[in-house]
Amino acid sequence: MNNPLITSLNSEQQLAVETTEGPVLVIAGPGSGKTRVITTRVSHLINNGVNPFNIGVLTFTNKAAKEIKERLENEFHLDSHNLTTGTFHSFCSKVLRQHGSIIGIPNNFVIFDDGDQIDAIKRSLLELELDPKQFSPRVMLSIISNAKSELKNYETFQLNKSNYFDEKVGQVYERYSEILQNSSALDFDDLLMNTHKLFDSQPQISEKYDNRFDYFMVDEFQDTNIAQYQITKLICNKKQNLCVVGDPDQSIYSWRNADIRNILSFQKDYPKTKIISLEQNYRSTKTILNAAQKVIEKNDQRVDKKLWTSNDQGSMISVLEGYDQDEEAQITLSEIKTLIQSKKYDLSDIAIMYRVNAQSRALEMACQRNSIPYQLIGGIKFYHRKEIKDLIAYLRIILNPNDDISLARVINTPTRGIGKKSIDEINRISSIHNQSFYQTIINICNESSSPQPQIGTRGLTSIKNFYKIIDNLIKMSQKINLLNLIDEILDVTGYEKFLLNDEQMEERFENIDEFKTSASTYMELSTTEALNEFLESISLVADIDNFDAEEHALTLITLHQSKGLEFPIVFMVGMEENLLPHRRAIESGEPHELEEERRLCYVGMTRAKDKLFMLKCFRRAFQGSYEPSLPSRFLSDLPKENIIFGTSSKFNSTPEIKPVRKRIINADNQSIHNNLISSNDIFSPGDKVIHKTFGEGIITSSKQVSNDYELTIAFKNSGGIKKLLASLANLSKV
DNA sequence: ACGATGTTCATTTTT
DNA sequence: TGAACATCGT
Repeated sequence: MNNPLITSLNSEQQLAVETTEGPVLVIAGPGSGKTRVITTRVSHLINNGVNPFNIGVLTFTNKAAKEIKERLENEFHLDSHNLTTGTFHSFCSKVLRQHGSIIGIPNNFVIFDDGDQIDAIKRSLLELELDPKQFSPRVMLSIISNAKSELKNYETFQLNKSNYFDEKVGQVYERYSEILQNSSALDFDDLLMNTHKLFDSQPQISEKYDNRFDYFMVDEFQDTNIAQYQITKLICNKKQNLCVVGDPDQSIYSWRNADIRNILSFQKDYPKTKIISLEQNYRSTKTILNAAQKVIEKNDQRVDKKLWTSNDQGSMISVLEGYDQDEEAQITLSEIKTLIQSKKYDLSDIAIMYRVNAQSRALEMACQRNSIPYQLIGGIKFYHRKEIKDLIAYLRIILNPNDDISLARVINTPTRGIGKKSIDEINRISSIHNQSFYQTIINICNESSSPQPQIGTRGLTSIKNFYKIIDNLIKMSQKINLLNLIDEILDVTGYEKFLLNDEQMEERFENIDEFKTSASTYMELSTTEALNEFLESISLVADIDNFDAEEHALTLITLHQSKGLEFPIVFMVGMEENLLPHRRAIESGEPHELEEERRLCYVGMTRAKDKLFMLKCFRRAFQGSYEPSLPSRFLSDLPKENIIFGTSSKFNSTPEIKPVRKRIINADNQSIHNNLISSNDIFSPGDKVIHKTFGEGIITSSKQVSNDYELTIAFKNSGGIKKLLASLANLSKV
């Protein structure tokens, strides 16, 4: 067949497209045209007579799924309507809504997000009388989540209670599961675990899917967890036309229990697996690719692959330093302004990437100062804002009044006289009968509650009023549409009035308007249906799904979320020890955690097409106070011939003509140089020293001044940053 | 019951 | 630094 869309691919890509039968593992380096291969592969199948209905493609984000569908429509002019695409979570959610009732899951379950999960954990702790300081809800949740993604339910988990702590966690896990079950709620991990349970225990269901999917693909396979892999195996059992695509070097979600061993298991489980490696990079310049390669090569636990590109050498990687995070941001913005003024680039071509969301603050402020429009990906998520979460809680209660977590959230928001005492009492009575809060409230209002609630008349009246409000809303939801229902909630619960007194009321009302806009998408459905669909869509959207590559704005994004994207210009800020690599990874002492940080750095670097900037600062605000920063170890792994300290004045300068050394010497105000180029002085940057009056500090730079050295030292406590002459300072190393 | 005011404490990454 | 919790006066 002479399909031009296939013949324009390189030979490995063609192989990946045309090897449709049997298990295939595609190792796809960054920028190797992975999405193109996947879409071409699907189109190839369809053109050969496969019904799109019989093809499944699971991706890491909804955005990637959407992109595949769009490309199929626009480039290949195929009808992708019947094609199954989406994330594992959205796929599983659909499966469970359809067949979950067989294993006792109501088809109108709600999906609990992170905040709801923490609330449920806290409640479990409270009921089990465990101290949240000793049993941090965060830690509890992460242990439970871990267990679930390895398909261990609380019963299995409780089997190996090797110590007191595990025993308690087991109890929390059990109670947590009950709370979710009573609320008809599933968390993210439940979507996977229960789908697996369904497929595993009900062969007639899994066979249905197994028969349906003649061809199945899984993207970002390096970031799948055990549950996801096991689900895949159950529905790709008969034909085994399973193609997984991934890159071990871009595995950055092990903390979310992604298990790189899946790649090894795959080859073991499917011994006939054909392995195809895509090593030609179409994205980056030689400079960027080489530098990234040098960084990733330092990992021990990896299979070497040789990426190459026929792209230009390109310009050097600029390494810059600011005094603190504000100057770092300002330097970044200044560079961006220069790029924009050159007319070669638009704001949409540029992204600033960072390790932790907290870093975005300084950058946002700089954008505002410089009047640069930006789109921030992630951060405080839209659906996690208080006013939105409250509104969602009301909607959830209307759909399912037994959702205790949502009910507890808004029972006194806005305040309506139901205080802690009353809530504790409702909680107590509910536990006695193992019934929902709402049921208890109904009983109290009918005066049929046993035992009698120990609540004063004022409290009782408030509870009755609340019951009336909710009951009324539930009845009304049968008659009015979704948008009117939202307005009604805002009105009768007093929420709208409540917001009028809020400091940030303008912003909050704007958010509510935006919320209503997205709700309006579901208007043609019945209100209950609309509610169901709307709430589900809210739970499963990722921040990145709303990213708009076309928008005329600068992109601020975490390194994690940048996976799969590309930009002509990339700035990586915060290239410092304790940030990238992150403190937690360093302090864990686990080599594999540091290797993951290195992969994260690699992912960031390989997002860049033309030009990469890497920035650090000299000191950084941390927990309110400033701490000195040392350059990231990854900076010193960059090949000298690919980097330049400071900005290259000639944007397209090539490394051959511009010896790096000269540039280093010429630039004079940047302590970073000294940090990177080891000086053999007695005191070198990074050394910890003690000073008689200033106490403990870290040398951040040293500069020769005639035959003495001027040391810049950042002192830990009150001292701050000082410049001292080595001969006079009387320092001793620690 | 509630809001104001003080205090402590923890900060990775997210479907 | 600022969110989350604790205490206190009304």
